[in-house]
Amino acid sequence: MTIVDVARHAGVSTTAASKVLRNAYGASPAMRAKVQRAIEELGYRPYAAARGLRGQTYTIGVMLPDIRNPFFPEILDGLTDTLRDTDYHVLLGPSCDNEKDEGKLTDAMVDRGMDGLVLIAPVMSKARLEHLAKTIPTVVVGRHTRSSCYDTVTDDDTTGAALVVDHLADLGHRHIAHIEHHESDPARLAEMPNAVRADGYRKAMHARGLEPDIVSTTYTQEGGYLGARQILARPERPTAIFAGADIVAMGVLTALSEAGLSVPDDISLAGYDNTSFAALGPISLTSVDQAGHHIGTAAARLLLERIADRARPTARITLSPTLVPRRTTAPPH
Amino acid sequence: MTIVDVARHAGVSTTAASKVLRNAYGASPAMRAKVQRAIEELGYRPYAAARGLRGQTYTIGVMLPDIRNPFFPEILDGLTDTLRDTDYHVLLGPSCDNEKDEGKLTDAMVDRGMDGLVLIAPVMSKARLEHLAKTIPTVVVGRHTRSSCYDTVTDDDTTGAALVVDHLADLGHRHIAHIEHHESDPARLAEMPNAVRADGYRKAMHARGLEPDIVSTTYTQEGGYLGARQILARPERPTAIFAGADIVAMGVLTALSEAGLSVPDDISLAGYDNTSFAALGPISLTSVDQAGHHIGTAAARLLLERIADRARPTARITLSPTLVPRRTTAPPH
DNA sequence: GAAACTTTGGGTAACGTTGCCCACTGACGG
DNA sequence: CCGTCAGTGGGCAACGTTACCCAAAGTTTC
Repeated sequence: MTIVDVARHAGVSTTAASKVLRNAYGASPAMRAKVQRAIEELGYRPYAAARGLRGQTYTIGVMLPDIRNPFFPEILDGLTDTLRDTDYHVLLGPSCDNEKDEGKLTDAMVDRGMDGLVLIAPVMSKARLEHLAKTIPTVVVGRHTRSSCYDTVTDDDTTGAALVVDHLADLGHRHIAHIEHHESDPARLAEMPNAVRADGYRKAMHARGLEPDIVSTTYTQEGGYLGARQILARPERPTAIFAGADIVAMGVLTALSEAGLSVPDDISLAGYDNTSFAALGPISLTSVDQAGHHIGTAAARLLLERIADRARPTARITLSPTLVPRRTTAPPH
Repeated sequence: MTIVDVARHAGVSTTAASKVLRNAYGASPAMRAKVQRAIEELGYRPYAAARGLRGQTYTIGVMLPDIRNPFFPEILDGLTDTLRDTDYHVLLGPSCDNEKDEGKLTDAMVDRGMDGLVLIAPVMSKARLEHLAKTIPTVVVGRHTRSSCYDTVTDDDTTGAALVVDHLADLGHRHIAHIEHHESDPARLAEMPNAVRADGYRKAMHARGLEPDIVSTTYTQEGGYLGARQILARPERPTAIFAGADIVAMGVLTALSEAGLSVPDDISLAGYDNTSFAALGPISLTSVDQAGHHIGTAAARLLLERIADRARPTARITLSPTLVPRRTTAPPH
């Protein structure tokens, strides 16, 4: 079942059938109707691989670091909602939390002729990102960086971290610990959202005259658990913990519960991302909302624009976070 | 950068280069070495779309109903772990929770020449599944059905539901409500995991001489919330709720907490799937473990076998669930 | 020592689609 | 009445890869 069959069935040339398929110039309304009918009668579907060989595949690749982090589906929803009415389809790579996996996945997506990529919080070097973006239209989500090759969508993580610190300090907390996602590469310290969040925390603490106290693990449930254990092993226990992501806060909750500490009576806890789990009744986690859905729609729009015009100057969209206070934060005793 | 460049650089024919690429018969060790070196020196990567035109794309498509449900990443991990050492890449479609979206996504995957599909708890009709499986090697996860066209991997949901009912009944509960994912199509009643789970609940209740009490919503957090509200509005409140999935239990928790009810003092709660959130300290949800990782590895293996031999008789793998009792279930007062 | 195989290499024609070109028609302006 | 032009339709050659074939040389078998 190919375009040739459609053309034959409609009694026109394959070229004409192709024009109709692509809504290209040079087909009369009568011709359009004839071909459309043939397509429907035959149940024809164009073969993306063959299209890819000649140009477009109508496929957008999305890479994200961790499918378990409930924040990312929000972004994804924004993306798919925006792309729903277009001819593009979204395909998602499996989680990749390190540079090697990221390289493999982006390579695989390039090999498959994707028309564009959305990279969510990638860890690869900026040089590699730019190299990639020169090959294929790319939107980078979360990296605080300006590039002439790719568009970016970020949330103001510095402000977000300050929102949390100010909230806790206003409640009366003086010793506020932070669990960050470890960032070793100095080149990326200023770019990665986790690093920026940690830096925002540090600055906000200093602005309040407070001493920062940072534990480095990862933005996972496991990381939160281990981070909290480290914090609890300190000689002096903090009165509040600012977890760099909600998923981290989930792990912290487990560790606190194991240690027989209650939240917020013994210790306050704040997260980041305002995921649906933060709103859960028995958890009711104070968190920072960074409007994942908007991030997704913005990324999709930027990508479509870039696919349409690869020479367009790059854009950088920054969204502002808001604090959502819930029951895990309270004045210290 | 094509295979022609590689061949020229290695001083051999494109056919020879292709043979090396595919590990095909008819290339001497010396030739292999020469071509391999050329590939590395040039940084060549084969273009999947062109390969697709001639046969394989080395891509496996995965469809799942809800990316927010933390059970599915377990299956996905099993899949990707198994496929890591092969030439295949996994691409995931965005969540699709209805027949129309499923159709669109599977069409898109077929259009893109995927070598195989893994469909997790699809809702489409059996006829459509079989039609699809005739076009492309397919493994169906979760559907309790035997087919001559596709392999299946399922968990014994009847037993799983009985585990929960027996556990609660043993604790002394007599009025145990169940929140199910609504299934209207009679043809699928016997196939869908949610329907089988509900049926297992019904049978286990009868076996215990208890009266089933079922509320139909969806397997989402929202569904759990709404289902619990319905249950709480009853004249006589049950002493225990069996949520058909952990994600449903999360929504139930919110509703219970809003109603000022404490778990398990006022009401016991059990989930299904044993997701990482169930283990969370402050939640500590009694749940049923269905070994998602194993499901994923089994599905991957079956798919690889089917790709290798499309005529092989279809297999059906059934795994057994286990109960994981935690703190949300206790004897009624 | 001839016939039959095996090994190694390469030539060629697809796979399904689209971009680029050209040809024809009828209409319009000078 | 001729030149120009928009509108319409189709021919053809790619795109990058591989399956299928054939040829030459070497190896085995009887």
